[in-house]
This record gives sequence, C-alpha cells and structure tokens, in this order.
Amino acid sequence: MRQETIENYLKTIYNLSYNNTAVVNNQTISKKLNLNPATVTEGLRKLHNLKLIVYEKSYGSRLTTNGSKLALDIIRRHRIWETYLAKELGFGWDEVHEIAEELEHINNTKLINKLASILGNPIYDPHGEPIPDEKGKIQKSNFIKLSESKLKCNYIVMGVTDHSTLFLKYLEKQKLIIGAEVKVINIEDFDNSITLNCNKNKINISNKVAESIIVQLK
Amino acid sequence: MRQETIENYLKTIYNLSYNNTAVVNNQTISKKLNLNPATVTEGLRKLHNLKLIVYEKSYGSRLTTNGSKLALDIIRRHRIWETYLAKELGFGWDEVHEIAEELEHINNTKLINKLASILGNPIYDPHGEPIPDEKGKIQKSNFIKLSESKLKCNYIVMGVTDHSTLFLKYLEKQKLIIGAEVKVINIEDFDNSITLNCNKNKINISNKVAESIIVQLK
DNA sequence: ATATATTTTTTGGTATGCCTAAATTAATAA
DNA sequence: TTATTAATTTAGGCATACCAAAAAATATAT
Ligand SMILES: [Mn+2]
Ligand SMILES: [Mn+2]
Ligand SMILES: [Mn+2]
Ligand SMILES: [Mn+2]
Repeated sequence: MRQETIENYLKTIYNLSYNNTAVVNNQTISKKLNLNPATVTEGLRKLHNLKLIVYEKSYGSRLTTNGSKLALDIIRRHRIWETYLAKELGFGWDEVHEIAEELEHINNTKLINKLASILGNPIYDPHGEPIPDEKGKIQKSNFIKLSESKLKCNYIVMGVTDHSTLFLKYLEKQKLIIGAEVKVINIEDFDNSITLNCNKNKINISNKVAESIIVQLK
Repeated sequence: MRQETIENYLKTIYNLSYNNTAVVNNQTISKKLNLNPATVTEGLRKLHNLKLIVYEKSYGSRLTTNGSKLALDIIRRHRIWETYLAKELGFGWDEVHEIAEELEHINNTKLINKLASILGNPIYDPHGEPIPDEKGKIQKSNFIKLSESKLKCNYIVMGVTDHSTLFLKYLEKQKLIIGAEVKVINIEDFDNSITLNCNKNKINISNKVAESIIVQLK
C-alpha cells in the first residue's frame, strides 16, 4: 500500500475512534475519506495484514499498538504544521487544515521537532485539538460537545472538530471562536437547535453546528 | 497521470536541458529519475499528449511553454523550501535537498510567497542555484563548471549541481564551499583530475567532482 | 559499408488504488 | 418471527505507474 494511503486510513480511524476507545465501522471511514465502501473493505483487509489494525469482518476496526503509534505520529505532524502555519506564517485557522493535509505526509522527525520547538512545543493546535508529543503522548480532556451542553449553564469554547474553511468562517462571523464564553439559554426540542448568549449577543445554532464545537463548563 | 509524476518529469527535463536550450534524451531522464527506459518512453508519450512537452520519437524531448511554466513553478518551490530549511530552520545545505524533494509538490502559492517574503525574496538557494520569481523569471549567469576551467586561472565557487548529502559533506571537508576562492594549478591529461589551491591548501579533485561545481572567473 | 554497440520502443505482465453492481450479512421494524 | 432496510463484502473491471525481455532504430567503429 502507498504510505500516504496507509496514513490517511490510520489517522481517520484514530480520529473516529475517540482516542482508540471505540470500534470504527466501515461506513464512517468511507464517508470521511470519500471512498466507496468496497474500497474501504479492501483497504482495511490490507491494513489488517500489515498488522496496523485489527479488522473483524462485518464488525469494525481498531488500531493495533503499531497502528496507533503511526496514527499519533501523523496527527502530531498535522497539528504541528497547522500551528506553524497559523502562528509563524500568518494563515487563518480556517486555512491551515487543507495545507496540513498534504504537509502531514512528509515524515521527517527533525523537521517536525524543529517546528515544534520554534513554537515552544505547543499542546493545542489552532482548532483546540491536542498535539501528541514526540513519544505519542496526548493530552486527555473532559471537554464535551456543545450539543451535549445543559440549559442555563455557562461554557467556554475550547475547540472545534470540523476544520473546514466554510464552517470556521461561519463561526468567526458569529464570534464563536476559541475562548468565547457562552450561556445556553434555550435548547429546542424539535430540532435540538441551541440558543446562546455569546458576547452579549443572542445567537442560534443548529444541532449540526453544536456537534462540532467543543466546550468546557465554566 | 499523477501530478507528482508529471512534476518530477518536468523539473528533470528542465534541469537536464540547460534552461530549455537543449533537447533531452530518454536515457538521461531514466537515470535521473531512476526509472526503466521503457517507463520513460511511456511517460514522455503521455506528457506529449498533455502538451507539456514536445516529444519526438528516438530523438528527444523539450518543454512546451506550458511545461516550462510548470517546471519553473516546481523549481521555485523546491529552491524556496531549501532556502527556508537552511536559513530559518537550521538545516545544513547537505540536508535540505531530500526534504525539498517532497515539499516541492505542495502547490500553494500563498505559502511559497510567504516563505519567500520572510527570506527577503532570495535569488539563490543554498546550492547557489537561481530561484525563479513568481512569474517564472530566472537569473541567467555565465558561470562555468570547474571541469571547464583553465590552468592558472582564479575562480570563485558559485554553486553545485549535485545536491546529495554525500557529495556536499565531501566538499565541506575540502572547504570547497560557496564563496571559496580557488586557483587551478594542474589539470591532469590522463583522467582530467584537477589540482587546486583553495584556502592555502593544495587539493586534488576528480573530474566527476569538478563537473558538479560551478565557478565564476575572478 | 558493414558489423557492433547503444538507445529507444514495443510487448506482455504485475501491483495498487479505485469503482459499480450484485450478493451476502446484520440490524430494525412490523 | 418475518419482512424490510442498511451495511458490508465479493466479483469483475478500469487506470496508472511501474518493470523485464525482445525487437527496432540509431549511432559508432572498423
Ligand atoms: Mn486539521
Ligand atoms: Mn487542527
Ligand atoms: Mn535541490
Ligand atoms: Mn538547490
């Protein structure tokens, strides 16, 4: 298998498995990678043979120790590059993901560690996601999705899980950025949309948006 | 054709054609890219169909206007990255080529221009090779290979055309680096090896080495 | 000019990564 | 517990990038 293909599967499985706790099913992977389900079945079989995942037919996949190591490596490269692009090269948080998708495949430890060191070995990337250290150790958190928040509670926005330009530009328009304080003032039963107080403005967001925002109870 | 494959052919053809002046034969390409001659024949036919090169059977290839534009783009990216790696990220001139071989394929104009701007829009890379500007304009020079130098003349080392770690480490050992002043004190008829005065030391280099060093008459 | 050597091209083949359509298996609802 | 629906897998194919061996074309040496 091409190294780039391997890496895209592994990081996707890691990301979809909530830090390796859950088993990931084929459809989720197929959607994330924009591949036909049949292609995914084949790919997973090969990764299983490479002993990078444990793949049980009609059930799902999880990373092996080796697979997990590799996945964390790629994720580290991705997030270090995102941070470098934002902090050192003047790109917006809505622009960095796409470029990092390519840069992450360049496997040069000295390079990544140098970038990390210039940045002061950051622990979070521009989207609030934790950056694994050189050994693959990654910050754990007890943050929740805004979609799981409770009425009348106050939260601080800690991160986002959707890194697309479209989504991030939308958030910026609403001033729903990292560090923002929000208070949940209504949760609509009908569609789970949420009304928030944010920067003294009342804003309404769909459940889909709330699913992609990570918050911490204040 | 995969974009990366296209790019590797085009930059190779550009580099081997002495700034698009000469026609390049298949064998030279096949050696440079480490591909079977049969593979090269196929590849060139495809590039011809894409109108990126003019390929005449059993004769050779040259870049079209479009091909040349693309080639200069890739070469710009390669050389900007090499310079950035050396000047901003602390890599040696003997380490940068290999990394740049991968980075060059990331096509993001804003990124490259930002790097260039941080570097002060340099005109030469760490190997003394000219960096095309955003429009593809490239510095022309009347430098010669050290292998074409004349007895008893004084020269300044302006660059190298072999970027391998092995070669550059050898040059460093001999203090034959960019800026060094050399005087040709003997050219051996038998094997075209050259004896030089360099930094008050007498050193002897093979014709193969002299072929890869670019100098200017002092 | 002819033989020899070199370069290029053709031919036939492998491996990888992807796809669609059909078949199978698993999950859910009636 | 049977349908019905949804997810997964298999089967059959296509395109790309490569290669080895043989054939053809071109260049070189005698
Ligand atoms: Mn990202
Ligand atoms: Mn990120
Ligand atoms: Mn180089
Ligand atoms: Mn260079």
